[in-house]
Amino acid sequence: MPEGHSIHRLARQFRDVFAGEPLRVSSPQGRFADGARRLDGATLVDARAHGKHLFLDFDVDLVMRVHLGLYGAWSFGGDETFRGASSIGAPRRMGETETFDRAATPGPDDGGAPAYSGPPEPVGQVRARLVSAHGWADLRGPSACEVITPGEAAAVVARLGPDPLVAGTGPGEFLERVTRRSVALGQLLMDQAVLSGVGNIYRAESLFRAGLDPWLPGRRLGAADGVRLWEDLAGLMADGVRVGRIITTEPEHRDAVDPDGEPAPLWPDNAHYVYQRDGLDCRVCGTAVRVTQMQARNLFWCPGCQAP
DNA sequence: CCTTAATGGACAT
DNA sequence: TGTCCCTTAAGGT
Repeated sequence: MPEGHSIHRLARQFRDVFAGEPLRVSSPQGRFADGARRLDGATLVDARAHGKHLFLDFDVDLVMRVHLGLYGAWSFGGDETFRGASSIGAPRRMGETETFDRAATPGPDDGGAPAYSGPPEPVGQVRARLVSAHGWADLRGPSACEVITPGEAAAVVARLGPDPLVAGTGPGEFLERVTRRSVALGQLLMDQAVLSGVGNIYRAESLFRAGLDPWLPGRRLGAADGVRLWEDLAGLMADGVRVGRIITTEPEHRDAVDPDGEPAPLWPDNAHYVYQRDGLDCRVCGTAVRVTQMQARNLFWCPGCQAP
């Protein structure tokens, strides 16, 4: 699934294109029918993210909570006020992609393209559909999609660890939660009760950039290293929100040319240090990057740069 | 065309 | 540790 940066982009998108308007809410697939009925006709007042959870606040004192899980995705379309609308989420082998639904959004340059006349027939299993006067959003394949009270939403946030993308959040709480555990740092970074929003790519890349051994017990992480790790993650994830992709390499570590001698593009092959680079030479020390399972997920690391 | 793995996580066993 | 969620794209036939 998209990591935390994508969910923050989604929250921004919902604020930009739906907030302040009454929405028709439905569930073409049927599995969100009850929830849709409770929200239908209500006005979206805010959209926010904490880690990988998206919260849509409606003026009827109800909140729609969505977690995309491994392969959930939102797609958008609409009229000219939806310019920049995109599809965010879903598993993408080479990383997150965002595609603009041009067919549904004719612009001034599109000549005779038909004007926006409402959302298309639902394609596939559309769990939830939100429609305003200007556009629509379809949700497919989420692991969670429910209507809850503001109090219940607050309880969800309360049991999550700090999110580096939430303004005003510092490393203190993160350090506290990491250093009282003896399990591996690589496991703790993926634990949403320790830190919110980090997934498998940010885990691997941030540990590499910090030169930290993924098997280091949390309680053995020094305060200075912990603060550096947090600050680096905060920067990487903020970049992710801005760019829409996870890019963690520094320019001096990227390949100038690809195997065919052509100038190598940044995306996708030059974007990461270790993620999905097992068997390739480390960009920094030349040691072969390795992969192993940690908590049923692939963990990529460089034995040279991240030695115990 | 079919198979498989993928940026999660809740829940059952 | 296994199952679901039931999408998507890469990679192999």
